[in-house]
Amino acid sequence: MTLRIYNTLTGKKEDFIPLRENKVGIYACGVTVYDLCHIGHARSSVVFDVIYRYLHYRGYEVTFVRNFTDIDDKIIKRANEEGVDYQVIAGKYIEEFYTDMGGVGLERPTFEPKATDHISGMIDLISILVEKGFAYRKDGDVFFSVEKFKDYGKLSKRNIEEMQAGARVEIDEKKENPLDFALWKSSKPGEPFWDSPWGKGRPGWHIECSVMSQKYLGETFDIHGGGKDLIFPHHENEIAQSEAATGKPFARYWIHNGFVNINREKMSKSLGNILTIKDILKEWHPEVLRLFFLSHHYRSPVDYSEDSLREANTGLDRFYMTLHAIQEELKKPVAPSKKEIDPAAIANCRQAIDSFPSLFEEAMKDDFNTAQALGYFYDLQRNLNSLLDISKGHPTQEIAPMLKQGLDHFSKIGWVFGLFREDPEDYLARQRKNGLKKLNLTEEQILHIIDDRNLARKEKNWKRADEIRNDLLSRGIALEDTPSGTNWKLK
RNA sequence: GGCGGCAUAGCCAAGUGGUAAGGCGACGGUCUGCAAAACCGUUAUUCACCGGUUCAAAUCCGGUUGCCGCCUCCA
Repeated sequence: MTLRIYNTLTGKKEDFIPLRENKVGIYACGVTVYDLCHIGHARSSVVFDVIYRYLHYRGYEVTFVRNFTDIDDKIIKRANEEGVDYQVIAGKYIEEFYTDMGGVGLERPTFEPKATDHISGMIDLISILVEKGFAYRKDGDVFFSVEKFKDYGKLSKRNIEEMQAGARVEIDEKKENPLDFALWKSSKPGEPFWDSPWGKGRPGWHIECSVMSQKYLGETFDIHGGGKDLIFPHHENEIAQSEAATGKPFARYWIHNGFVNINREKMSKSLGNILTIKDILKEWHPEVLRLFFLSHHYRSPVDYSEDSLREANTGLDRFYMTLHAIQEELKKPVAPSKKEIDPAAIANCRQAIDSFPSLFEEAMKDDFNTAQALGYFYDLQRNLNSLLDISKGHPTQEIAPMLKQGLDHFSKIGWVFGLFREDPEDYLARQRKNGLKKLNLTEEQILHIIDDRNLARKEKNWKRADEIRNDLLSRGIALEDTPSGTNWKLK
């Protein structure tokens, strides 16, 4: 029953015991809004979205915080390039974030604070650090002194000496130690600024997360997460600032998701292989992307390729086809029962359907093993298809409720993954419509061709019928002859 | 240079001490006029390599090789 989580801080899977019974506070580092979100942001967001949903599904009262970094060097740079105020850039990309992440089907967090709304909180926290001697002023800047915080390096498992030895960091003359980091930066002319006890300036990057997480979740809270790259220095610095200021433990469980590579290469601006969420959503259904992510463990790197998304697409289509077939079957009149049905086959299916929720739970409670859980969805699907084969258009009073139960599992438990949210009928119809647009064919044309073929079939002119079918196939349309008529779909 | 991670079938991918989930693909079967879909079956005596611990190892330990990440903004 206990949820186990791999904690970056200890390097082990641990039992998850929330601070307050039945309540969970979780903070996920969001994005810096200076550009469009890419597939890496999508993965991180989906990972924490699913963690949030799962905790909710387990019955916890979850407070989920995801921030926006809306003031930072890159935003200022972008604003200067475009000759607009930094707020214009931040505002624009926050809007894009909502468009894209809405497209991916993310649940809205409980709070979505922006850094610039918490400047005074940051000034307060920095003041405490200065007073307690953890931070020092240098001209208009304030730096955190890593040597003063004895636990510095505990998250990223490094120590100050080692880091200095292999340092590639440019030495900033103002810093007492090259690893010290800015809490407050004095503003250069023309840059946005806020008044502070140290003069006009703006916050350093890390301080915002310390302030916002503590404001919404308390000085000590349950889960803090983000991409693996944030472990150092961002999260290390958050710990230093927060624990130095409060004298209390900061986040208790640290969760970090792995990266997305593109065709086995790291995604980077210099390689020019940044894949935005918009790019992907142009080609693929959002649930294809989610299915792709969730079939890998969240801590492992994933390799994006056209093929891998195509495979996820195939899987999603099949799920929806099964779901649709069940819906159709349930529309048919229910018969008392059939003697020719093998009771053992029914019993097998029933067992599979009944045990699905606990198998799902078993997988997810082990450090959110979504890949394993997805495996159980495939098993469930196979059993439901078996049941449909047995039912053959004549659902009995024992089969129908089982099909219904399967459908409920997909709906209720699928929610945790943000999958199977669409009506299967709509999903399939839209897939067809999109495909037709590409093939430059209309549904009427296809139906007309099918009529012609069925005429030929009636006359047992198999040669003609096969010609027509092959012709359509070569144009990307596959036909399926069923007892209730001929269906078509995209290859 | 320092720190960390990974290596499982043709491909993708779970599995951290008890004898290899699942998906894609391929092949055989049922069904079908033939197909397709669906279902059933087959597809890793074996988990990069070499040693060691153990009754028992893909899983733990040591070494080797290869790949990757972080140490600078980064999800």
